[in-house]
Amino acid sequence: MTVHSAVKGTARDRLLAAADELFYQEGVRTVGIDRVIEQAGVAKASLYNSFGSKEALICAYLDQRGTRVLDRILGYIARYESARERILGVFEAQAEAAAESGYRGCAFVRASAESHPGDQVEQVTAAFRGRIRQLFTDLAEQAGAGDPADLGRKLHLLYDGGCLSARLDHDPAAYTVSRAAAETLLDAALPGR
Amino acid sequence: MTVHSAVKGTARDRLLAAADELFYQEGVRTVGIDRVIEQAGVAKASLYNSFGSKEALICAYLDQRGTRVLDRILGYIARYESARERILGVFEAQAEAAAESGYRGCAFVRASAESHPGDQVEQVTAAFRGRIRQLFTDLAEQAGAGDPADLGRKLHLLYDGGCLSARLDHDPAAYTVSRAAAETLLDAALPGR
DNA sequence: TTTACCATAGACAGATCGGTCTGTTCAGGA
DNA sequence: TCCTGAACAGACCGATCTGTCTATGGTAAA
Repeated sequence: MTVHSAVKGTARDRLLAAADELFYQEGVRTVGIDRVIEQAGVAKASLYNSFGSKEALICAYLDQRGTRVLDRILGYIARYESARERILGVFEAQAEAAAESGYRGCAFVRASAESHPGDQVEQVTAAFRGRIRQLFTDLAEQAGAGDPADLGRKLHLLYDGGCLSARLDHDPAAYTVSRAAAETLLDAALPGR
Repeated sequence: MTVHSAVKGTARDRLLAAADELFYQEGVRTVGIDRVIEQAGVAKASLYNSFGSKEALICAYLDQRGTRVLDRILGYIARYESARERILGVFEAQAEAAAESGYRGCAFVRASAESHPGDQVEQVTAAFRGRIRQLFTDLAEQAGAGDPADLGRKLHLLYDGGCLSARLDHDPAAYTVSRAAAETLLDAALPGR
């Protein structure tokens, strides 16, 4: 064990942490390998021993980020009992995240825009989007929607819209508007309540 | 006048056309100057004489694209009489565009994700978003919405969501879902009808 | 102590980037 | 005919990129 790893974890962990910060803040393409290893306090060879390529590091970064985002959402909506409240809670959780300093929008949207078509990044992005979609669909079903898949898609649209607007308009309140729109959709889609 | 310009227009026009295709298909950062001038059949000096920098060329490309997108939308919705139909028509026009081969999503979203914060690209993007927002707000007002700004924002969210989903999910039907969601919002926001 | 393994620093290769520069060609107006 | 200006081709510059390589140091197990 080196001194570094004793303080901050293995070289792999430090690389992931550095990637998470730099890639998210400035973009996966803008930030070069050298800056990542410098911030991680790690040798270049360690990066290629641990991940094999920059693209693999990017995917690992995205994977980690996706899991964190989803965990955060699940942790937030756990406070609610009803499926309806939980659905709206997703947007509340996002609004909370967007209001934090350093928010730069959805990491997957950005990474996907910076990557070539056919990259592994697109697969990781598709997987994450599938998880979000599934979350909305499941909640829609629990809420008693007549067509959970349809309602799930529409909620996902509002999620995406909030994501884009929050970033491009520099306005965290976008998710609050998404939440309000979601309420209208829920009122229309859920029988009686 | 050279032979080239007689056939395809001035060097500036050919550069813009080449940029429009290459930048949109592969990204403003991925595509280098050399490929643009090669496709345009133009000397490198002509590019710098006409635009001054790559970033200026990117902005010119975005400007042209934004105008085209807006014109297309306005042209499409002109077939409708009522403001409500026109609002829904915006999504129809987008669905039509997304179904075309070579569709790669919103050029501004992609360029913005590829650019550094503070770039001129962000200003051009903000201007375009403002125009879309204004369109929705105006239509919402004409439709008799109680709070046109609020309805306009929500419609813009659905527009953005469709844009993102159409690209990342490779599904042109995203805008059709957006349209359906917009219908629900209109039903809720417009009194009587 | 010896062996094996990580991890380090950093030179290096090969490619590509945006941008500048030199020199040439050629059309149109005076 | 001469001049001007726009466009051409392409060498060149310095910087940066990903990825490979060599050489060295330190630690844990045998």
